[in-house]
This record gives sequence, structure tokens and C-alpha cells, in this order.
Amino acid sequence: MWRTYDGLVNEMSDTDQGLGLRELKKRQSRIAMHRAALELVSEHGLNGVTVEAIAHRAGVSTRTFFNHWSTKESAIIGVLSAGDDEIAERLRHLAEDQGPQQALRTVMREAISSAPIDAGLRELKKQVMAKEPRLHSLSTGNLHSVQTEMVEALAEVLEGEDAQERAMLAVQIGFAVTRTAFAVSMSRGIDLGTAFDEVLDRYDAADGIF
Amino acid sequence: MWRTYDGLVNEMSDTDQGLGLRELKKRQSRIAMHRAALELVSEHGLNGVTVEAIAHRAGVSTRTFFNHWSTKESAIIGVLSAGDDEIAERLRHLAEDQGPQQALRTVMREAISSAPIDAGLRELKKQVMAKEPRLHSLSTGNLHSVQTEMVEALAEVLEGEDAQERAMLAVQIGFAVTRTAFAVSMSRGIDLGTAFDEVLDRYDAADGIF
DNA sequence: ACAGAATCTGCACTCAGTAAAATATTGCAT
DNA sequence: ATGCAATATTTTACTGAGTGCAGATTCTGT
Repeated sequence: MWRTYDGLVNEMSDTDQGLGLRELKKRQSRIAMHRAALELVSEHGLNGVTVEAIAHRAGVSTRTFFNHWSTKESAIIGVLSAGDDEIAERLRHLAEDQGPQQALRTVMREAISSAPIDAGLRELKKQVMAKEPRLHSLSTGNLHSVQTEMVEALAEVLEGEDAQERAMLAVQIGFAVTRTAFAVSMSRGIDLGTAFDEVLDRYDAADGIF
Repeated sequence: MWRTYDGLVNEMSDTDQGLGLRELKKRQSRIAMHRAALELVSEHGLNGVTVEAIAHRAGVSTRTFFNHWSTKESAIIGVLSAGDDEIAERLRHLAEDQGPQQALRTVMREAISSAPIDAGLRELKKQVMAKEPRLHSLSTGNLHSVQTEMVEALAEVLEGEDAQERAMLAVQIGFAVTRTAFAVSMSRGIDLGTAFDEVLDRYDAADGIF
């Protein structure tokens, strides 16, 4: 089965044990495309770059490009919800121990922390993201499917008649914090995870901010 | 000057006084396109409808379609930030009287309440929105420009070193509430404005929801 | 080495959105 | 009412994203 890949671009350097040549080439190919996309966008801007150009620099056909990435932007970002269901499942699981609120926070924090890209690319990506606002909204996942799955999972845990709507609100606020963390991490050039912690502190402290 | 229209589709019936034939036709044309878009999407689904088809049913050329709407989706929704700057300006103004927090709430509420579409279309639109999740994210404005302008305006009012980041967080939470209100209004079939009020109540009441 | 599966590629296609120039319509001044 | 300027529409032609398909290649297990 061959699904469009919207997952994470992993480094391969050391962690290639027992993966098979096929899987290894797939990863190399993905990194090549991701890198090519970042470099070209950095050089010519988001609108100055065609998929054809990216594919060419990465040494693949444009058709292959779309076998790996669902859109031009996804190749640039190189990251999107590693698997909608898994996140929801993790949320359900954590909620048993930590309770709904803390579980939600933990899941959010985990979801953004997992970004093991090549160190050289990280800098380039940061620079590109800063110059192309269009990419922000995508990276913070306005992706409907994840949100609805999370709401669903959370609603099961929360009890009461209005569980559904409280879950909606909670998830939306969670995303709001995440988006803010994203912006902060970009503008100050700090790690996304620590930015998240900071914003969360601010959120807890801030009374009457909205 | 002729800008792509991303504003509101207004009813023309009674409020046509002294608008000139030119402006009037413009409105008729927009409503025709908006209606055609809704009807066709309702019939064939979002992906089953081309701009060409919409334009044809509305009796205009496809090029004219894009003179009025920046994307296919915007014609379906028929609403988007009536003018990025104006909202920010309104925010600045309100903040003087009401203070930043209340001003932000008021602006948000105003921005969504102004939806004076034809009553017949409202029902159709509700139905279409319920079936096409892709449209949700658009209607709640992931539009970067509005957000940044609002953050900027709010940051001026807020004082202190971290004004910028507090403003970001506040605006993001505001949008979170709005998005939730949107979802609630869809799922329960109630007015967007009242949904907003309800969610806001819940937000104020809810402690430890996130 | 061989069969079968996974992946890549080229080709043809649809459709969104833009550009530019020609044409039509409206507003206004006379 | 008539002609001129501004504004809106159309036609035509184009770029580029994304998909479907069929055939070639490359990997995997045996």
C-alpha cells in the first residue's frame, strides 16, 4: 500500500539498523526533497519555486514528489501529524492517569517536540518559516482531522452532558497555545518545546488576558 | 481601483438607496455568484464543482468570478474579514474605553455577527458548511494578516516588555473561542452570535479546562 | 535466480488562478 | 443627448498544482 506521506522526516545517520534498502532509500529521497525545497524557497521565495524545480534538484520526477508529499508546502515543512489516530489514542491513555487537562497539555507538548530533523536544516527551516507566513498556519495543524479526533477522545473522558462542547473549547485553546508557542519560537529563535512551556506559564499566570 | 473582494455579501433588497447602478450591479453579481456556488456545492459537493460551473450559472465569465472572489472557497463562504486594517483600527479605538480584554471580545463578536445574507441562503449555507469540513477552517479566518494586525494593535495598548507575546496569546485564544463558537453554531444549528456568547460564558466559567 | 510486491517514471489530463489586451458599460460634464 | 473618462467584463492564453494510469525498475523473501 502506498499512502501519501505526511509524517515526519527523520534523520537516518545512525538509526538505520535493519530497515532494509527500500525503506532507507525512501528516507534519503524524502530528505533530499525536503532539503531541496527548503534551499530553493530560501533562495527564491515560496512563490518563486515550482514543484518541478524541487523535484529536479532532489533528483526525482515531479510525479514521485507527489507520491511522498501531498502538497508543495508539506515538503517544505516536512512535518505533520504523525498519525491522527495515534495522537487521539495517546490522549485517551494519558487521561486515565493524569486527568483530562494535564493529558491534553502533555499530548500537545509531545506532538510538537518530536521534530528530529538534521541540525543544518533546522536553521534553514527557521529562516524560511520566518519569511513565509503562509507556512505558519499549516505547520500548526489547522488539520481538521486531528482536531476532531482529539475532541472525540476528550469528550469520552470528560463527563456530563456538555462534554462535547467543553472538549471542543479545550482543544481549541490547546491549539491556540501551540500556535502562539510556534510564533514565539520563530520570533525569538528558541526551541519550540521551551517556547511552549513559556507560553503555557504565561497562560496560567495571565488573568483577564482574554 | 479594483481589488479582489473578500468582504461581505450584503443583501440589496431595501438598502439600495443612492448606490448607483454600478455598485448595485456589482452586488447583484456577487449574490448571484454566491448563490450559484452554494447551490452547486450543495448538489455536487465541494470537489464536484468547478469555478467555471459557478461562473456559468451566475452568468459571468470565470475571469469575472476571480475579479470578485480571491478563491473558489471565498465565494462559497461569502464572508471574510471586511478589511484587515479596519478591524485592527476598531480594536485600537475600543481599547481606549473598554480596556484591552473587553475590546478584543467585542471586536471578535462584531466580526462574526455581521453576516446579513439572504435568509434563504442562510439555510443552504448552514447545510453546506455542515457537509464540508474544509470550509470551517477558512471561515474562522486562519487568515494571517488579520491576526497579525490585531496582535500589533493590541500590543500597542498592552504595556510592558512582553506586550507582544501576551497580545499573541490573547488573540489566539480569541480565535480559539471563535472557532469553537463556529463549530457549536454548526452542530446545534443556532445563531453564530449567540453561540459565541455561550462559549464565552463557558470559557469564563471553565476552570482547568486546559 | 525467480516471483511478486513496492516504488518510480512519463504522459495525459483537470482545474485553480493570473496576465494582458480588447470590448462594453456606467458616470459625468457639457 | 452626446462624448469622454473611469470602471467592469470578456476573451484568450498561459503557468503551475495535483491526479490517474500503465509500464518500467528495483527491492524482498524464498
